[in-house]
Amino acid sequence: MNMDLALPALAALAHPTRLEAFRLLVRHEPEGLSTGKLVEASGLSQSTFSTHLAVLAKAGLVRSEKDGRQIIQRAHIDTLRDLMLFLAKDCCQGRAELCEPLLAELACC
Amino acid sequence: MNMDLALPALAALAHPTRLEAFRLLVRHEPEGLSTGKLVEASGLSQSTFSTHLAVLAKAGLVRSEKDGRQIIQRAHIDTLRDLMLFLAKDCCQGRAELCEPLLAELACC
DNA sequence: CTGGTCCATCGGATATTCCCGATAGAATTT
DNA sequence: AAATTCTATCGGGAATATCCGATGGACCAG
Repeated sequence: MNMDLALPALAALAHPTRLEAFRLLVRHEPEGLSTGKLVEASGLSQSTFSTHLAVLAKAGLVRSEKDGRQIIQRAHIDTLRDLMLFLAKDCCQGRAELCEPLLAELACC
Repeated sequence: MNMDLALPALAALAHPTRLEAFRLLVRHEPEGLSTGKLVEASGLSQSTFSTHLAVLAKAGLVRSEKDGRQIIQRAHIDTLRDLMLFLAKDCCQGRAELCEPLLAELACC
């Protein structure tokens, strides 16, 4: 992960519709959800949501897979993990104490 | 952290100038950097960068403190940590196995 | 108090994002 | 083959973001 990958990922998540959709997909791992279900959940028009989905896909946050007539969307957790590591790495670099609280709270897993 | 706090933080970081500035400030914790030094590093005009800095501040990612004629900017790591926890929480919720790789790599701290 | 430095904000031009309806392609159903 | 379902893309209008120079307030030095 570097700036060129992190920026599209951040921009993709920096929109209420896309952030909500991505979180919904994360919660539906690993089965995923069809595009239609996502459109329905968004409350937006089909075309508008399709554009949002393309932004998430281009950022590597969502992967799609054909299933007959539908397309199943799935969150690509690796990209999220890489993004978080990218953001956290600056802290760790010189000053581990900055990341300790983060690590402690993530211990919920 | 919730959507209303996460969205401005994500949007603030989703710009090359702001992301670079924030990362620079993180690396300069806990002393911080003056606004002037940040402007210089950005290569943009003073007014333009000032606007970017205001976006970071409004998102809670940067705190400022007067020091004579200058203003010292500092990264507010708590907000970054909360943002990352907000994004990670969805994974942890039902499926801890999704977060394990993230936790493992963060063990660098 | 005068001049200089540091920074935020305003005004305005350009570029980008966001939304929708309409259209079109791909796949199943009848 | 025809009709239906599912999704991506196009065209265009409205809103927002981004950039800069200019202006002004706060602060310090002389």
